[in-house]
Amino acid sequence: MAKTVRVRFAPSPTGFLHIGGLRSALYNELLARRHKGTFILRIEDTDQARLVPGATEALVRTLKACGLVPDEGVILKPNGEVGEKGDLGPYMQSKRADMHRTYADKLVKSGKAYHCFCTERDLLKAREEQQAAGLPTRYNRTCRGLSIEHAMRRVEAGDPYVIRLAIPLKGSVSFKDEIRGDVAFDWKQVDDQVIIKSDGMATYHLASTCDDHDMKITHVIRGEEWISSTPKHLFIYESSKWTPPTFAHLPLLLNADRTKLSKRQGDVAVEDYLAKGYLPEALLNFVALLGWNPTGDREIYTHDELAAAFDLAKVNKSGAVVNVEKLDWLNGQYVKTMDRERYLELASPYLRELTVDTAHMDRVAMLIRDRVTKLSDIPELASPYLKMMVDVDQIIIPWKSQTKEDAAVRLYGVMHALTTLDHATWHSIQNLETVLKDLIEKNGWTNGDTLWPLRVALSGQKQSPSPFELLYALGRERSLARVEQAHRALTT
RNA sequence: GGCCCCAUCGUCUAACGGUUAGGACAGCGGCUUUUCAAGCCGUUAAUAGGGGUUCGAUUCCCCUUGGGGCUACCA
Repeated sequence: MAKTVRVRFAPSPTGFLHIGGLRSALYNELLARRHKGTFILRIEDTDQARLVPGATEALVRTLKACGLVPDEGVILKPNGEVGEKGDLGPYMQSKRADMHRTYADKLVKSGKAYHCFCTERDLLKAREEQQAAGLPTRYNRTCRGLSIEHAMRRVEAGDPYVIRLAIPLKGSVSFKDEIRGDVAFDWKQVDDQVIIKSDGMATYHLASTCDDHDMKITHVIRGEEWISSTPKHLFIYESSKWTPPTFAHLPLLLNADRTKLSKRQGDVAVEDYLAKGYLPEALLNFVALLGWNPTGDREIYTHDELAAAFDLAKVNKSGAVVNVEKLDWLNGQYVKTMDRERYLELASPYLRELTVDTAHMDRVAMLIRDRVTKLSDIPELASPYLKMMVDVDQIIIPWKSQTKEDAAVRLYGVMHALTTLDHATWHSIQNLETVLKDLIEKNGWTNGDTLWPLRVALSGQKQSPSPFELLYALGRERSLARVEQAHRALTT
C-alpha cells in the first residue's frame, strides 16, 4: 500500500509571494488533495540576514486569500496571527536549528562532513584563480584532509568555521524525477557544500533535507532551479540512511523575453495582482495551467476540478511565459459569469466613494460588467454614469450626416416621451427599449438618427452601452437632465 | 567556461508511433447592431535543423543549433 502523500510548500520569508511560488504551492496542494494527503506549509527562515519583517504573515495571508490553506504547518490563527498546527513541528525552520546541528554533527562523526576554517578571503582568492584558469569554481577542499581531532581543537579555541559536506570524489548519482525522468550527475561536478554556516545556522540544503525527512515528506515538488543541488540532498539522505522522497522539479515561469520571471518586467507579486482586482480563483486557474493541462481543450476549472484532475506526470518540462493577456481574459470570464450578488459585493468597494445611492450603484455596476477585466477597472468605467451630468461635445451628437437641428428634434421628442413614462418602465431595460422603438416607428424616424444622439446625450461618449441600458442605469432624473442638456447644446 | 534541464502556432497547450497536427489567448474577417463591449461564426499561424530506428515519426535514439537553470557561509 502506498504511503499517504505528504507534501510541503517551503518559501523563505524574504519578500512577497510571487506568481511562481503560488504555482509551486498550488501543485503541492493539488497533489495532496488528489490523493487525500497532507499539505504542509513550512517557512524557511534560516538566513537571518535576508529576513523581511512581516513577510511570513503576508505569505500565509496571500496563500489563504488564494484558497490555499495548509493542513499542517504554519497557519493563520482566527485572530489573524501566525501560528502552527501539527505534530511534526516546529514548522518555522529557524526553530529547528538545534536539530539541524545534531544532524550535522552526526555527519561529521561518520566522515560525511567536515569542519572548514577557510576565510571568506581564502575562498574568494581561490575562486578567482579558478576562474582565471578557466576551471569550474568549486571549493578547493583545503580543510577536507584535517583530522577531526585537529578540527575540534580549533573549534574549541574559538576559530570561526563552517561545516561542509564531504561529497564523494568519484562515481555518480542519479534520481528519477517525476516530471523529467532519470537525471544523473557525476560526483566530480558537485561541490563540498556548506551545510552549517559560521553563525551556526544550517543552510537550505541541510535544513530542508532534514526537515523533509522529519516531517515525513513523500514528494518534494519545487522549482527547476533546485535540480542541480539535488545530488547534495541525496547525499545527505544516503549518508543518514534515510529514504529519499520522490522529487519533481517544476519548469520555470518566464518573462515575455523568456528569461526567468522577474520584477521590472511586470508584476510578479501575487498581492499586486490581488490588489489590482484579479480574482483569486482566476489567478489560481491561470497559474495552474502554466505548465500543466489535463486535456488541452478546456480553460476554466474550479479548484476542486483541478485537484481531481491533477497529475504530476503530465506537468510540462519546458518553461512557461506568463501571458497577462490571457489572465485578463480569464479574469473577465470569471467576472461575467459569477453570481450577480457576488459581483455586486465585489464591485461595491470600488464604487462606494463615488455614490451613496446603492440602487443606482448596483445598476451602474451591472451596466459595465461585460467591460470589466479586473475589478480595479470599475471606477473608471463607472464614473461617467454615476455623476449627475457629463460633458457632451455637441459636434458628436448628430448621427453620420444628420444635422444638428434634426438631432435636436429627435432629442426633444424623446425627452417628451421620457417625461411621461411610468415607474415600471424605468425599471426595465426591455420596456424602455419597447417604448423608444415604438416612438421611433410612430414618428417615422430611424433607429440611427434617434438612438445615436440619445446615446451620446446620455453617455457623453461616442462609444458606450446602449441607450436603453443607460436610461435604466442612470434613472429618470439623470437621464432627463442629460438629454435636456444635450438638446440645449444643439439649439443655442 | 563547467554541469544539468528544455525545444509543437507570437503566447499557454493537446496529440503518451498512424490525426486534414486539436483547443485557448492575442491578431484578422464576418454576423448582431445606433456605437463600443460582450456573444456567436470563420480565419491566419507550429512540430528548430540534420542524421538514424521503423512499413510509418511531433512522438524513440544521436548530433547540431537555440533557450534556460545552477555554479554563495541565499533560498
